[in-house]
Amino acid sequence: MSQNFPWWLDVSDDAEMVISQRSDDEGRQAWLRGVAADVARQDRSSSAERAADILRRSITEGALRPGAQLSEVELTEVLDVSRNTLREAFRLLTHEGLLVYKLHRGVFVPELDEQDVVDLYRLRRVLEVDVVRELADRPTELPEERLEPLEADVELAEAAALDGRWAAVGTANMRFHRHLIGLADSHRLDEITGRLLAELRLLFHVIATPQELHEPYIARNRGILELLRERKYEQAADDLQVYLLDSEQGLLKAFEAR
Amino acid sequence: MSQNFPWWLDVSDDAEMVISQRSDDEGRQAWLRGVAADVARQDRSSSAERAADILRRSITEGALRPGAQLSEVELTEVLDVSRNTLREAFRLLTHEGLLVYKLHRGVFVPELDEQDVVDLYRLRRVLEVDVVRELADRPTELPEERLEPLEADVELAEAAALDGRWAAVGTANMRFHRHLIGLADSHRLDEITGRLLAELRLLFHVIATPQELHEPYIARNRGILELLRERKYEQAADDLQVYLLDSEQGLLKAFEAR
DNA sequence: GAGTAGGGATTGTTGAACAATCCTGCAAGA
DNA sequence: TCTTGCAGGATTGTTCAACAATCCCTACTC
Repeated sequence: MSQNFPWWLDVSDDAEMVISQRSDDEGRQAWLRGVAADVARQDRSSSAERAADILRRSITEGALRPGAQLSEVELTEVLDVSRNTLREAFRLLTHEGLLVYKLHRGVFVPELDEQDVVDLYRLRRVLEVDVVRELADRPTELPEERLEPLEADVELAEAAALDGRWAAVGTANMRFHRHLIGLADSHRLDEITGRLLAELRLLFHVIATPQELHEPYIARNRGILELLRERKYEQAADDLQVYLLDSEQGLLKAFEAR
Repeated sequence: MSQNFPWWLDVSDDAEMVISQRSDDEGRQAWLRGVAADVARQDRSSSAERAADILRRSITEGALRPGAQLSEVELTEVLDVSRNTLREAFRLLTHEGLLVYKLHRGVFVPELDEQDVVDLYRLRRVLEVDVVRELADRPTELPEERLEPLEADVELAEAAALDGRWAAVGTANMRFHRHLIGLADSHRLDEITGRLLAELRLLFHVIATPQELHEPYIARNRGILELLRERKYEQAADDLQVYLLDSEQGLLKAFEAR
């Protein structure tokens, strides 16, 4: 394996850190199972998927800027895979909206504009608000522990905000919304949301001031979480609707000021 | 090019037939432009995409049944492309939900079940109903001609019903919903819908009686179209909501009786 | 300065080769 | 009879090298 990674591939994985902190007996069992599943998934994933993982992180963490072209030969050497495998990885990321193909020209990190903001937020509003609203109609009441991932995300965002790590705040906020959608137990909804949020993340990279973009929503996320705890789903849905409209306006304003 | 196509690749294209029936002067102009665009698009698409087109039709028209495995060597000969290109076509269709990969086992036409019906219809309801409801809030009123494709779809379904061509009725109904979503002018919404309807089509193939599955909705499609014409968007949205719930129930019942 | 012809770089596609994995059938043992 | 283990044959996963097609840039012509 090639060792001279370019600077933008040198990314650290924070997700596993969180898991490994659990150390009680029952926790260790769960942790071992998790690792086993992780390793199994690693083994069961193809080279293309592993390459895609690396590229995905490089893009979502902002190392590869919108508009940048990804050269096949260069990445072939860096990632140590063949061109065919690399192109399969490209296809995977294309499907997620993180890359775009231009025939005979290559793959590029897409450059999104105001219209994309409007488009993305329209979908977010419809889907997320509906998920929350539907929680009231569940045949069985939502178990308390289903909200734990949301709690963890909010806490992570709060902690990151104290240290001024605004990119991490943005990540945690994203994860909050992903977990929120997850409450619907819809495989397709999860997939669609994953793509929407990935594209949204591309938009964040054109913004100069991540603090004012992310900070206000930490408290609002907690507010929605509390409403969910109290099973006030209608109010949570209404709040979320306004929340997302505000967030859209904030992004659009940042675009204008750019 | 190999000439001994297996039976299931021998599919006719009904879409172009319909277009070519137009023969008035203005129509011919439009038709020529359409063909030119088609050819240009054809030339601008890669071999993988062309191969994917053929496979997509074979699947959506039911020639390739759910559960069927697609052999690489066989399709390599039939489609006259290399294995690498074919695999790229597989990836494309996998992303549309029309194929599933099983590592080291190959690609298969997915077999959907009742849970998928519920999942798909949940998304359809949220998205379609919202599109209709939003039409009331458009800054500029929806131009009359935007409804023409919907009118054409309904007429096509009515004509096909008279001849008892229920598969064609199903196709026309599908296209109606796709055009309905198209009124939102959202690129992402179009894409998501395209995938949802393709998967839905997969489900239709396990149904024994297509008539009672499609026939009731011809009139209801026309009903919704008329409401859109009269700009009664709220009522259209409400009707559509009930419509989709009924449709879901019909599919679930057909599943049970299978 | 505008248009155009080349040439170098990049992508699109192919075919062959080998490795890894899965499936099938058979035989040995309980 | 049923299970277990083991070939080996078939299929998929991955790589490589080569060539074709296309694009982009530059230099040239007028």
